[in-house]
Amino acid sequence: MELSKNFEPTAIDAKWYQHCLDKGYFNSTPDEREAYTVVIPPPNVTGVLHMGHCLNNTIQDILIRRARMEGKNACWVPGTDHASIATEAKVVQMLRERAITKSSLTREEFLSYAWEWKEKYGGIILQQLKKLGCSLDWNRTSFTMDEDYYKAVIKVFIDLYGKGLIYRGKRMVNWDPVSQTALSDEEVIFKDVDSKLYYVKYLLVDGSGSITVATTRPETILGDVAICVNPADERYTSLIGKEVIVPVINRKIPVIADEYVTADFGTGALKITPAHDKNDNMLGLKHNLKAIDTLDATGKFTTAELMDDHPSALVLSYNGIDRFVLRKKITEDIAVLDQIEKIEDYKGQVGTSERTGAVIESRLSMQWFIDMQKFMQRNPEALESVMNDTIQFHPPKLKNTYSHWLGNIKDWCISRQLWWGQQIPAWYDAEGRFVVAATEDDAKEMFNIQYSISNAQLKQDEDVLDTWFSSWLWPMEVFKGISNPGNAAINYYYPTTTLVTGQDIIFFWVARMIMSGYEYKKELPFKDVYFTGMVRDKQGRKMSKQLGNSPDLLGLIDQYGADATRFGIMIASPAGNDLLFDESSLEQGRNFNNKLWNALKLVKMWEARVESLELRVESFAIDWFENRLNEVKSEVDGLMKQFRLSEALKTIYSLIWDDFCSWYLEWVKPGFEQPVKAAVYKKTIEFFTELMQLLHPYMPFVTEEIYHLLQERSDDLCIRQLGAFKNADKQILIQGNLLKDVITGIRDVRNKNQIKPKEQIQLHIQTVNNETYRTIENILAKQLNAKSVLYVNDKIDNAIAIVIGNDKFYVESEQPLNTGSQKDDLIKDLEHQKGFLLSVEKKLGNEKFAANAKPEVLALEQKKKADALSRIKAIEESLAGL
RNA sequence: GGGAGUUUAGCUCAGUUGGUUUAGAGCAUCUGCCUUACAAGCAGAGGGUCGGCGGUUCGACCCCGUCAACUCCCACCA
Repeated sequence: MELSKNFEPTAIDAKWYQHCLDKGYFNSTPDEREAYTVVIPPPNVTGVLHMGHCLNNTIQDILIRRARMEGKNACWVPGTDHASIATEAKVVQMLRERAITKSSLTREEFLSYAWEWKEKYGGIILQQLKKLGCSLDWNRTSFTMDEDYYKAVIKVFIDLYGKGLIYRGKRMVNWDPVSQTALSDEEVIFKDVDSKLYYVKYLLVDGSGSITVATTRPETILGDVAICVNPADERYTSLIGKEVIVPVINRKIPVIADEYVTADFGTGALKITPAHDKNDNMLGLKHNLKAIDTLDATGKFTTAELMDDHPSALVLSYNGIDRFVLRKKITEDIAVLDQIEKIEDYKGQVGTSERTGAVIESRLSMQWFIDMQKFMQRNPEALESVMNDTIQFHPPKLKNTYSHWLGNIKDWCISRQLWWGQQIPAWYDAEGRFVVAATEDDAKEMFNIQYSISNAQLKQDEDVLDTWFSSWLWPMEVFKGISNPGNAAINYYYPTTTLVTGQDIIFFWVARMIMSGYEYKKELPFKDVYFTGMVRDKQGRKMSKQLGNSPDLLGLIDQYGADATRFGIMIASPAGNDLLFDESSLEQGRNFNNKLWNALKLVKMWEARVESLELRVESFAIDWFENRLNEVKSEVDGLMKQFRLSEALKTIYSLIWDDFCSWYLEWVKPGFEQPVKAAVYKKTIEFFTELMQLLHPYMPFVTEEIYHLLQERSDDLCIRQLGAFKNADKQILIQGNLLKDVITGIRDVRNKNQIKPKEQIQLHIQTVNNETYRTIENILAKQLNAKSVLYVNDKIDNAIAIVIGNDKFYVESEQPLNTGSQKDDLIKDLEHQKGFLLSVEKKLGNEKFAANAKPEVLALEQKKKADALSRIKAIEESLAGL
């Protein structure tokens, strides 16, 4: 069979992925083996694969594939998140394209469009994961709005309500005027903005003067209910208790005092607008002030709550004006009254919606909350387990972040004014009384019991639950642990083994899964959490649509293949740090594929000319590589156990490229059209196979292909089990290093003396350890194109002399000697050695060192000294001969 | 405003309880090679006073202090 020039991934990737699906290799069912369980962080059902997913899922796949080879029952669960806000926005957009407005639809009609959208586009990202080679158990695909999952979410809501952990109340919440829903604190992102500080003069009712306040939000002035100053601020003490007039609306409001106000900010006087600011609201409650809301759900001005003030035509004309337009307009109108004292530039921060980017309004509204303080009192393990490493965070520095957040946890607003999601199971009668129940019938019964009303006319709460209120059950409910507790799957797979996710959702998701895990399973949800950093471009900038610096991942996979893409993203991916993505690392991956491919081609060329011949040169090579392989196998095992996946890959890469291809294969390679010794062939196939197995979790396709091309197989690489580790013979490894050093050193000499590769040399070794070189002299001769290797006791005239280790080498050739450059090299080396000797002698000469250092350290230093001395002697002798 | 982290070669990073040679790798760079597996390659080479200063120690990239720069998280002083 003719092998192509280079590795051609596209068809091969697809072939092996399909093969594994057909064989059911990725599927898992409980058995007697140890489970290795990973649940995918469910991507948004609206999502398309980007670099973050690529990193995240490649890591999970590596862990899962490795576990599968280690004899564990590996189970990786796929699925998607219904992502209420994001999906609802997509559906609204789709409707707009069909000229349908959401408001013209009933809830049921809207939801049927949403499901239609989900069925059509929802699974795209899962298909893309297949391209990446992810070995997910597709039979277990879950969706956070599946029927059972939906029920589980409702069940949990009802349960928490029953436990008194959920309450309903009118509170200040983060309001997104674009998606027109409340958001949790975690969904608000603060951004620095350049704004203005407006100094507005409020006239005293008694005409005795005015008081000036500084505000960044003059558009909320019409909702002012008081002016507040610090009681200790002498400038204002005489004004406390007096009344001022709110500009434009002419409402009379009191001047009050509270320690909250800092005297040295602005003018030291604060306007209180309880309907539009969290702190103002807190002060309003404290001082028993009314909250006057002047903005509607879309952030436009409304006079609805201003009618008691008998608004002027001017005020009425503000109706329907956007908050930011009004800011400018009302400032002008107050300026006309000569009540704008000044306007200063101001750098402030403004909260924006994580999803829509809209500037968040603090808005008073009726919402559902989880009492997190109470929740944590019930589940102190949620914090303890992380702090004492029962759940291990990688990197551990995130433990601090986690404990700080939990220590200052605030109530979680879980209601959203959307339709796409689990509808809150609360039922109201016309009077606004409510019960929480799974069905309307249950609710009616409860009304009967609680309020003695039979057959009440009930209406279900319009709102749905925060998406994260369903995601926090993910590791349990993908195994039906909530909807069908105690079933075989949840008992076997939970707690899961490792969670791989971005640090950006540590609060949104990780923390809450830990909390719900303890609440519902009295157990941790996973043992290790591997946090990935953010994928940035090579200049360190975030990937963003605006910058246009997010690469087209599927395009990259098409261009380089899945293996090269996985290699590229893993090779530069230190655990827990941000990853600077550079397409050149994918090129490196592609080149690595070709290297493997070409090594395969070499070995395949041997197939036809295997002969039973006695080993000569090759026996050391085989011995050495066998030990080197053993050494790396346990090294890689250690690295993977510590989640140092990038380093493990580098180690494997170097083992294959350098040790196997550049050294081993060159050492055992027969000459042109020469026969291949049977033992060499056999061992080489064996080594190659083991290398493919080692690499397989990282690059599943090329390794599987090569595995099958190396020889006829009845099994597949992806389920081949790793054997036990063997110890490496240190002596052979040391000898191998010496061999490499000598080859490199003498090749350098050849280079510097312009000895052509084809020109043969005569090599002489002057050493006290002839035996060391006996086993490797054949390789030396072959690799250095030497006629033969001779052992001498004295220097050879008219030869190039170099010192490697403690031994001297003489290279004879027909090329005229360049004694000058040789001398320079030797002198440079000599100086280095002398400097080194000096530092060692200084150390050894220090009495305190001799007294304090451990014996083995002392011995080592003495050996260093002896080595340096003998090396210096050798170099000096060589120099003397020039 | 509070907290955490980072700073090692041109770039991206290793450096595992302070002593295995006055620091390693990949990429990039330079030199020489179209050598029958591989030019997407082969063989070599150069390149760092480990952010600055001070301290602990016989000995510091590693521990402590301090300064500087950068990054991230948390926190709505209007």
